Amino acid sequence: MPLADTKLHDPAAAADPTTKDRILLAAEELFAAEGFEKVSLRAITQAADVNLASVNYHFGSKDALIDAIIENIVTPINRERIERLDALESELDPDKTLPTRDILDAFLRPLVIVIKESDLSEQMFFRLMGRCMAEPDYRMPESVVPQFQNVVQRFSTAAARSLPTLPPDLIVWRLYFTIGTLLQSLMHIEALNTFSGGKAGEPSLDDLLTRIIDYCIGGFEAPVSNSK
Amino acid sequence: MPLADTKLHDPAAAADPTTKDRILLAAEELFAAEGFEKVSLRAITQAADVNLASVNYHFGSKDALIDAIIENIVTPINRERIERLDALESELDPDKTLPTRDILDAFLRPLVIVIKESDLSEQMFFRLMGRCMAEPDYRMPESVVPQFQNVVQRFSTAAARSLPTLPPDLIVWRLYFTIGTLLQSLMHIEALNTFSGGKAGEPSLDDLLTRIIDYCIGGFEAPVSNSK
DNA sequence: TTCTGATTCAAACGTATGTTTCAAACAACC
DNA sequence: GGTTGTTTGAAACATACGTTTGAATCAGAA
Repeated sequence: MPLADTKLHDPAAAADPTTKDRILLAAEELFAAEGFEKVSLRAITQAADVNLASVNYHFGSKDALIDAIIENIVTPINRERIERLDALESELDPDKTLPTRDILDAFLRPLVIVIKESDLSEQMFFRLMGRCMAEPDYRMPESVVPQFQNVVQRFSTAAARSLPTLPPDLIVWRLYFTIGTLLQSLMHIEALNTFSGGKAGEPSLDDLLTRIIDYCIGGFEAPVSNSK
Repeated sequence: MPLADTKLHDPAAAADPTTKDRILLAAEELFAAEGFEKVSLRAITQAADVNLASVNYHFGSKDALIDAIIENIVTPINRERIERLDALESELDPDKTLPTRDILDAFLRPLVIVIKESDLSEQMFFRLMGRCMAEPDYRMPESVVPQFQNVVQRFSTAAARSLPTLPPDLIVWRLYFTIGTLLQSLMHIEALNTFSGGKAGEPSLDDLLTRIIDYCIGGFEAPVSNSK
């Protein structure tokens, strides 16, 4: 039994990585750079310096490899989200509610933490995350669906308690808008500078997260339009 | 010379569509449903009931077909955005500024209008739009880059005038967050109901746009965190 | 050492893709 | 009506893919 991991996610942790880990690492980088569909097993195994057949031997198929990678990334993020929300709620005065900022921070920051601990560049990492949501034929691995259901349930009830004037279904939508803001924004940083002519500058990842949280707090707490 | 189009975007407008239009229509639907990479020219030409070679004859290559489709969708949206902003600014009292809601409405609503006029289902359409931003190997066609630059420039200056307390680069970022909120949200409506256990309901497209605009107004006008 | 199960390896298989070819069909003009 | 340029058609081309195969190699227990 190995020592407890201090990192949330790191397939290259071992000093002498196994074939399986070499595949995972190389595949993460390539998938992030070019997408699940476009990267061939030959490209992966060549980058990992392993035999072509080893992917099918260790994972069964390319699809199963993709599932394993998604699971490896998403699971620690969701675990960290729940832990942070647990911590916030356990320290909370029972007759008070959590500030929106704390809820959103607990929701968004684990993503940034995993990036910093990963061996992927920021851009690569977010592209990979974004693909988990946007890939053409994407179906989420069964194993992570209950995770996400739990996360959505916990955070939306926490937000509903803090923002009792908002209808519950709107809470879910706004949580969803928040995910979109984070993922889409971070996926296309370079595109933004293309369109803005460099006006957007290049804020650090922490500055960017602050800007995103500010924006999402405003969106979350926004008054409900009286239309409809 | 044909009559002026009343629709912003409609490749199937002709009563007896040409081979080129048949290809465009079928390709739009298939790309939206399954992604640029996954849809083969054989699938497209079969759906369009044209010969396989006609894609390369009329468009030159599959990539050129993709570019043409993106251009067909994006151009009328950006034109409508600029026209709406022009109208708002021409009616504006010179010593007043535009409400954030009006700016965001002019920015976001053209997307929804194009959906309604398109022959694609809402979901299909947004998937196609989302792919324009998220596809693995995606490179924007050169022809639409200046369009987007113009849109970003116009809308960010309008927003900067209305929100003079915000630093200009933050304006650009918040405009970008807004795009992300719209695209990502509308791309994954069904995923949301998977995770929320149906709590999100199924609002109409107009209700959804209202919710998005509410959220984005809040985000746009949110106070700037004093961190950093 | 010898045997056994797990892993690696080079090669091949079957299939699907984008593209090209070139003859046939068509349309428009003198 | 015949000619010319454009468009369609069926077939083939070259390539790339995920997967499978079966022998070779390795590691560890008997």
